[in-house]
Amino acid sequence: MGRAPCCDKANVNRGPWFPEEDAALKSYIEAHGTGGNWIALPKKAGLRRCGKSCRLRWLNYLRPDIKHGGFTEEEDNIICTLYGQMGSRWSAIASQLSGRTDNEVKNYWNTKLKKKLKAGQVSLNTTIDAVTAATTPLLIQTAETQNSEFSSSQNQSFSSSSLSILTDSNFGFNINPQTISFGPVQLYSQGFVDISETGANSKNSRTLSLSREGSSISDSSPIALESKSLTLTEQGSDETLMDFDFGFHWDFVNGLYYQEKAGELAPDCYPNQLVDFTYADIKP
DNA sequence: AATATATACAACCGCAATAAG
DNA sequence: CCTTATTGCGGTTGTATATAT
Repeated sequence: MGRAPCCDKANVNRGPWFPEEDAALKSYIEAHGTGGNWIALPKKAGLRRCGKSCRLRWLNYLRPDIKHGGFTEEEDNIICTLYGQMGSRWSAIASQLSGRTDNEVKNYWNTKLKKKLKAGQVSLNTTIDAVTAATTPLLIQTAETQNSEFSSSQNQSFSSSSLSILTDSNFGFNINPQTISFGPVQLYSQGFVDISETGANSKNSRTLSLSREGSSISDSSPIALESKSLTLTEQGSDETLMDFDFGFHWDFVNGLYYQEKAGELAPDCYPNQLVDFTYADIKP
């Protein structure tokens, strides 16, 4: 017993849209609107397409005023910053960019922007400013020091009272008991690793560790990655966490962004420890 | 030139949220 | 309320094109 199909797959076109189909959908919607019912629309418009397919085609491609390609530096920065704040909520991110669809932002992030970040081609000044502005101490407390691994323009120091929460945000961060630093790309030149490319993913529970040199991964503590979770299981020195590709859901301007099961979030969060994010699910 | 591999992105799928009855 | 239909979303896949071998 599977799920009931949303349409009759046998009598419906699939795959790329033909120009005639585009024209039919566009002219129908321009003349009659969507009628508030996508499922019924293809029949009325004389299209042999699934309603969902029509909706997607209209929203992502045919709808007026949508842009394609040519992301600006400013858009890059907005996407990176918002991803840092809310993770992969593509629809919410896209809503902050005029003329961009969630699908396009998602594709752009996955295929290009992530790489640009790693190559240091995207400025994250906005994000770093946001970190500096954090006022609510949340999960990590740390002494205020600077991390010499970062260029002077991006060095930041945090007092425990000014530090909010880390976000992984796909650009990496560095933790040790004394310092905490954000920086997108410098870490890569230090020989740190990108865990997202080791095969860890959000579906398979993995236990990983970083060597003291922070340059290799093996299958033991102290860092455990589980489904959308991150636990630093051992207090130690110079643990470096990078790019888990999970997009932790924290807003480091306002502290905890939102949290569905507050009671389950790390009741015993001590200095130098990251908490288990497993239950820190989000709600708008 | 032929084949393999990588990239880009449109489109699909199924789940969850929401609306309608 | 409960049930069912529809919509919206994000992860993933499929395919055309570009690039490498």
